[in-house]
Amino acid sequence: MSSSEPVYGDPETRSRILQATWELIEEGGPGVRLVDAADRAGVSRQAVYLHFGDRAGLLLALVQYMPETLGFREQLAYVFDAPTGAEMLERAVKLHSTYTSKIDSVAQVLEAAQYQDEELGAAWRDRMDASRVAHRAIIQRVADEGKLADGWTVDNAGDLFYTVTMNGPWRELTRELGWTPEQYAENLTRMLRRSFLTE
Amino acid sequence: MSSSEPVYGDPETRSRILQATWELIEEGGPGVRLVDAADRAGVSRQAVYLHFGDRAGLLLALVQYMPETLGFREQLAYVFDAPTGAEMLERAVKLHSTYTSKIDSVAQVLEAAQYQDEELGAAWRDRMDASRVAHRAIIQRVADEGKLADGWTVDNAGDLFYTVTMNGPWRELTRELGWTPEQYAENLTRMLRRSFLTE
DNA sequence: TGATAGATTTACATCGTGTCAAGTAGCGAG
DNA sequence: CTCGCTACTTGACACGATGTAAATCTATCA
Repeated sequence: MSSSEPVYGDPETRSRILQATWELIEEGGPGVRLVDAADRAGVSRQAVYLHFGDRAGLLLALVQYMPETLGFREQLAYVFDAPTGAEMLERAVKLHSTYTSKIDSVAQVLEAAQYQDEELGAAWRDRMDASRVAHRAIIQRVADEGKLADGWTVDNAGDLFYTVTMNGPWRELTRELGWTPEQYAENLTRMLRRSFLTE
Repeated sequence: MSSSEPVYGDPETRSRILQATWELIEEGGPGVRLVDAADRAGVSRQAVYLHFGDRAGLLLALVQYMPETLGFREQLAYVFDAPTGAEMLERAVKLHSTYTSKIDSVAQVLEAAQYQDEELGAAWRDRMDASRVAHRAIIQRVADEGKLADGWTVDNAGDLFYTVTMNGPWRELTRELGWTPEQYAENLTRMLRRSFLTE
C-alpha cells in the first residue's frame, strides 16, 4: 500500500524537501510554491518533480512522513493500552490534541487539496477511516464494559466521537478562541464522558 | 458594514452570476473557473469582474447572498423564540443541520479561500463570530434557568457548543458516513443535552 | 576510462486570473 | 432624433504557478 512509488533519488534529499515543505506550510499557510520548498531544501525545483512527480505527490508523501517522524504509532499504542474504556477515551482526546497541534497546518492544506487530486484524496480518506475505526473501537470497549450510556449504539456514538474530535473544531478552539491544547483536552473529555458514559 | 461596495450593474445580472456560481460549486466542487460561472449566467467573463472585482469579491458576495435567499434570519428568530433553553438548543441543532445541507458546498470553498484574501477572510470570520455569539446566548439561557450542568462555565460550554456544531463534523457524518440531516440533529442534540444540561 | 545515478540549468507549453482598451446595444432626456 | 449614459461584449495581453523536456554537470564505482 505504501511503496507503490518507485522512490527516486537520495532519501536524504527527499527528507529535506519534505521537511522544508512542512516548515513552509506551518510558517506561511497553504500557498506554498514548489520553488520555495525547493529553495529551502537547497535543491532545484526540478528535483522536487523528480522525487515526487507533482505537487499532489509531494503532499501525498507528507501524509506518510509526518506520523512517521512524530512516532504516532507508538503514541496510539499507549492509548489502546489503557485499562478501562473511560481511560482510553481520555488518552485518545489528549493524543488528538497534542498531535493535532503539530500537524494541523499541513492537515488543513491536505483537506483542501484532497478534492483536486484523486490519489491524494484516497490517501486522506484512508487516514480518516483509520481514525474512525480507532474511535469506534474505544466506544466498543466502553460498551463491552457496560458503560455506554442509554440511547447510543456503538455505531452512533463511535461516529460522533470520531467526527467531534476532528480538526475543524480543534482548530477553531485553539487558533481562534485561544484555548490551549490542555484546555481542549480537558473540556472535550468532560463533554464526551458525560455524553457517552454511564454514572 | 454591508454596502461598502459600489454595486455596479444590473442587480438581476448580479443575481444570475451569484446563482450560477452557487450551482457550479454544488455540482462541480471547489474548482469553479470564472469563465464557467459567466457562461452559465449567460454573460462574459469580464462582466464578472465588473460586478465583483475579482474572484474573492464574487465569493464575498456569495457569503451575503446565500443566507438572504434562504431566509436565514427568520429561521434564526424561531430558534430564539423557544420557551426554554433546552428547546432552543434543539431548534438550533435542527436549523444548523438543514441550513448546512443547503450551503455546505459553498461554505467549504469559502473556508479554503479565506486565507487567500484578507477581506474575504474577515467576512467569513464575522459570520463565524456571529454564530459563536448565538451559540453562547443559548447556553447563557440554559444557565439562567439553572440547568447548566456542573463543571461548565457559560464560556466553555458555549464555545464547545459552537465548535462542535461546525461544518466539518456535519460534512463528515452526512457526506461520508451516510447520516441523514435528521439523524445528525437527533444524535447531536442527544449528545449536547447530556453534556450540558442537568437531569 | 567510462558508465551510471542524482541533480542542475534552461527553455517552453499550459492554464487560470486579472487588466486594458475599444466597441456596441438599449434607453431615457433634451 | 441624437446625445449621452449605463451595462455589457470582444479581443488582446501580462503574469504567475504548474508541469514537461532536453542537454549538461558531477560525483562514484567498476
